Amino acid sequence: MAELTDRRQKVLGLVVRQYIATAIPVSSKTIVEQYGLDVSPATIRNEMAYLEEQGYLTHPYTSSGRVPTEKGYRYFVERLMGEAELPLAEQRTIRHQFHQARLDLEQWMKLAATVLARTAHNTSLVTAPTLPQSRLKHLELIAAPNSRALLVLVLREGIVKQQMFTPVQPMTQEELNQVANHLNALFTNLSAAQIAALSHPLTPVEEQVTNLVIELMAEAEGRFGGEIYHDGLLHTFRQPEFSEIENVRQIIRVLEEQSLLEAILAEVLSSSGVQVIIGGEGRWEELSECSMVLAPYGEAGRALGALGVLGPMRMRYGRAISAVRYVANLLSDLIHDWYG
Amino acid sequence: MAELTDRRQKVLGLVVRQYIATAIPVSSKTIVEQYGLDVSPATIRNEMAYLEEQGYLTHPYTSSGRVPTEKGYRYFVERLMGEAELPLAEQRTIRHQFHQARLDLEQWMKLAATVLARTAHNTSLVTAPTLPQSRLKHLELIAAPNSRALLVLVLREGIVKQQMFTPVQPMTQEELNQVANHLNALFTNLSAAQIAALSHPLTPVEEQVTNLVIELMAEAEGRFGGEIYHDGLLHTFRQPEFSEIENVRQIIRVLEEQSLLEAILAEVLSSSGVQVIIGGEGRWEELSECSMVLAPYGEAGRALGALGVLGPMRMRYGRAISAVRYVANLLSDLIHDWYG
DNA sequence: TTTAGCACTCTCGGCACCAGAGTGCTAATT
DNA sequence: AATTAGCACTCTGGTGCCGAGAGTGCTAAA
Repeated sequence: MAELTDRRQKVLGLVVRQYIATAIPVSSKTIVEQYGLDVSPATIRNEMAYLEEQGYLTHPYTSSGRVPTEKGYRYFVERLMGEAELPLAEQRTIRHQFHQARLDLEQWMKLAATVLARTAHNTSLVTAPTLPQSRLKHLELIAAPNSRALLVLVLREGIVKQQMFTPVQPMTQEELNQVANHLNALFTNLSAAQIAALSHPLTPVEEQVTNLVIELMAEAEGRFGGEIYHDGLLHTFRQPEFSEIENVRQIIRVLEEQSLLEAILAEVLSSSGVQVIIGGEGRWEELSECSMVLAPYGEAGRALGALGVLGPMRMRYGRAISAVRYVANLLSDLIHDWYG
Repeated sequence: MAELTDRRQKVLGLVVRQYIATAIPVSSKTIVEQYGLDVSPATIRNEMAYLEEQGYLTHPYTSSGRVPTEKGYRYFVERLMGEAELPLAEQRTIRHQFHQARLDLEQWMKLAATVLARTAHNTSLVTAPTLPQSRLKHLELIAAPNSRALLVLVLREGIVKQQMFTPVQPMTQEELNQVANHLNALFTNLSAAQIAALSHPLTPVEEQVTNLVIELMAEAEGRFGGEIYHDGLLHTFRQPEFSEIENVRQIIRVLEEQSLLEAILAEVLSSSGVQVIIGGEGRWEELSECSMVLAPYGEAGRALGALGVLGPMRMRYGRAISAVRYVANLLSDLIHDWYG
């Protein structure tokens, strides 16, 4: 990205800000009037023409105001915007909400989605954190009706998993207790891989339970528990770019199919800090009308998730970025504290 | 609803079917041509005029074809449609999917949402079943980092609840075990209300855990666990009535705010069998463009939830009704089996 | 380098026009 | 009494035209 003179930077910044605020292509006249510049519209026109030539702005048609291109937004975000923090009052409100919530990862994620959506006035996305490795703390077997049994798994990370199953042979609660005791003695503090590697003589039922344990632990470790929480679709759809229903369908498709989102969010995990994806970055056709502001949260070696904001390219990046950063940090702190 | 002559019924039925299929107001000519009737368009016009006078049809404007009114759809659903079952092949596929899924209520609900959406080509809604009363089977306390503890609750209904908390005084795992043993001895097989009514001398920590237990059990009993699963928004939004974005926003609002849906679904619980709500029935302004096909599932005394389909009024009611009925019955069977 | 001036372009709302699709009504037919 | 042919009438939707307005690009002057 070549250098721009101070004035060109200023003009670009003003065009972007103005367009983000109004969704109307901005004219040279608006710029000088709104921001009280000491030059004539013609001068601004010349600068705009240059910026257009360099690819920072476009024309919807021969003669209407200018609109930022993806490159224009990018330049704005990286060089002109200036990083601001969320207002302290808002920070306090948010922090308060989290501390009032229960000590429960799922609650936190839902709350994060709500808070992000409301703060950034857009659609929020939150994935569950994934564990690189989990260790079994304790398992329990409980007899259930219809000669079934319930396996409850407590992992060291404070995660509880449950699974109903039908034992290969009917078992009383007494017998189940024996199985549980035996397996606890063998498995406590081991990871799924270690449990799988173990070779001990096991009864058929023990064998069955072991396989279930491995499966459930692998699931906890695997990539996102599947679900991606989101909230605030309504904010986004109120924006004028979504009076074109095709855009609405596009977003809904992305949200319902999940696979694309999973891929994008997985990429975010491998970086650190807030990332801004503008207009699909040319890589994701389906999101060519949208921007995303994303960040990982959690701790690299422990539990790592991603969250962010999805909205039209004409997004208030400053607000979105500070909101995403603040919530990501907050969640990271909570998780850090959680794991002790 | 007054009686209609055979021919008027037939005309009404054909208009509804045709309009549902094409979304185009249907003309007298279309009716005679498409369905090879032995009368002239003028005759049909007379019948249509009568049906309009009685409130079964309308005119978008002076001279376009007819469109069914809510009353028209209602008559169609109740008298003309005829009840069909889901094709056997489809039934088999669905049953197969459920039996292949894991023995897990949450999985079932998500699967029900997916299946319903795909089968009825519309948005599906599924609530978790609520318990009228639950009884504690077993509780467990596990020491966690940062002088926290994890409470795991297993209910007789095979439901597991977990909750991290900070004991009022630091506890070792040994001490936690004692608390757990003590409380298990007191509480096993009791309901939340009974536990609350119990008066035994308890240590402060025991007191704290007891309150948590009551809270968590009350939550399990309460109205829906909050979340309403949905799927297939994309199907619905592909319908031409949703090229008007206001309608899209309407639906998104209803889905994100939940409260309206909760109210409607709660009402469904108190009835039995499939219910059809057309155009909001005049009671729910926000859904005036939509219809819902809903049914309760589960067992009245045990666990009761609701599921259904949401779509435009111009919906294939036959398919929706048979899909909803089939899935509701299937889930009911699974739950019956689950509780033994 | 800036800017005044002006021609040019394109949108947008309004208006008229026309073809087409349907209806409602009347009068004739069965 | 029911049906239907015929016809006038209505309304939509597309097209083309017009004029006002908003902006631009370019040129020439400051």
